[in-house]
Amino acid sequence: MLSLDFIRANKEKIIAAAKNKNRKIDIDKILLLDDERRELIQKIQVLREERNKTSHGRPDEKTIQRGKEIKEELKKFEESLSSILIELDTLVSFVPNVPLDEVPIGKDESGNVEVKKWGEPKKFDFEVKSHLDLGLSLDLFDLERGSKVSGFRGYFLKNQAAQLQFAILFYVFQKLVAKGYVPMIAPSIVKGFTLFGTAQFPWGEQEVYKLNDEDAYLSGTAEVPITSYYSGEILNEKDLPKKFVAFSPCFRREAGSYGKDVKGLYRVHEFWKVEQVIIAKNDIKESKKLHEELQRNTEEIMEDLKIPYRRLLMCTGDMGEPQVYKYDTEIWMPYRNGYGEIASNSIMGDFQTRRLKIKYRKKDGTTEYCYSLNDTAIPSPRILIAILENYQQKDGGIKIPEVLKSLVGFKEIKALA
RNA sequence: GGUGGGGUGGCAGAGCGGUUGAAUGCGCAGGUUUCGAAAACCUGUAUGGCAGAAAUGCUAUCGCGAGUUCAAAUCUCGCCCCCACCGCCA
Repeated sequence: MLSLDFIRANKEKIIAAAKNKNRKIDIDKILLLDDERRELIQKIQVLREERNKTSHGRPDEKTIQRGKEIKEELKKFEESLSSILIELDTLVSFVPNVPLDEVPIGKDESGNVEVKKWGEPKKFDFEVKSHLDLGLSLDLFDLERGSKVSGFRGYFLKNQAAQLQFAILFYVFQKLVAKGYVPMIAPSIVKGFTLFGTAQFPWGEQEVYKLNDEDAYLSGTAEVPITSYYSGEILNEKDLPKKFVAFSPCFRREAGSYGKDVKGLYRVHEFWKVEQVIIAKNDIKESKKLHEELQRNTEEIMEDLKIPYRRLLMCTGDMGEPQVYKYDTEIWMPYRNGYGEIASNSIMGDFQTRRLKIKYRKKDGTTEYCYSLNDTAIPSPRILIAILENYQQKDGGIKIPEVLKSLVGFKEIKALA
């Protein structure tokens, strides 16, 4: 959410940002409603002032009569104001955040810029199998019964894959805790305000599972509950930045992607994820540093696993509404002979914190909206695709990455006879 | 799910229709005092909005929403949350 002050002062910038993010907004309508809003507020204040002045003692007949008139007038103005506010809030809630100047302008993913590449894809002296083939032949997951029991994109992880998922998540969790991140296990059932607050809504409403008629939704990421953790609070500057590493199950409807990635575990309705979230000061320089730190954390994990990855700087058209700056991390997936998205690292500025009302008190006593950032640490089962495919052996077995061996308690998944 | 109690500022805790944005205490910040500190004393100490260059003024907010009234923290209704006990339960 951008402030009306900011919108008034930066009309052209916002128009350009929305265009570059492929979003339609009606700034003129917003400014018009804002004018009406301010005019009405002033009228209302004058009336309230008059009313309040007479409310301190026993009034005479005349004052009571005037009070009744004021009441009528106020009612009229207050009703128009509240309908204007509803309309205005709706329009403003759709205005996307303004990307930083250094973000490349582009229409879609083709405009993203590769800014880093790590590791050499391994040369296999045999025909590589897909994670799907590997998993099925090693009895690591069961998609047919997943589909039978859970529905489209349903899956069971079995045997060593089930162990591997716990292991990789725990490995990453512990790694970040050791770096000083506060460990959290977050709720996946969240109220609507958290989804609006983190700016999943209003854009992504068809992407989220809603539970019955309650104000209850299944969150697609721990970013939602963790960023909302301090909603409505004023933090102390000296306590910032707050860094969290959070685990949660994640649920996504994947509406509109019916034909996409239907095979295997790449795109599923529910998965587990360890997420990094930072609540920081209102300082873009500091946020850029923290953003690099988050990125390094993600990349170190890939390096620990010894799997090649690359870093993309996302262009305006592929970065999403609340972000001002965003990297995606993609990991090498041998079967597709290319990289697949594994993590997404964003600076949100004060876009989320304004919606969630998260501020901090500065040394001079004034308050300011925090900045928020988040980055995937590890998602599973998606990471299993990369592990299985990169660590596959000629005989159809899988070696276990060094750092995970002690956690799973075995060194390889042997090919079945 | 049932019964009872309760939600007021950073915390504790008054107020229960009319200068109450809110007593008092604690905490916190600044000052006086001191060689320094403690203590004591003094001053200040919520958030949003509108106007204003600013000083400042006005306005809203006592869990949330609606209502009664000239006037609501105070009365009425609905909702949410918290606490205690009972039941059920991974």
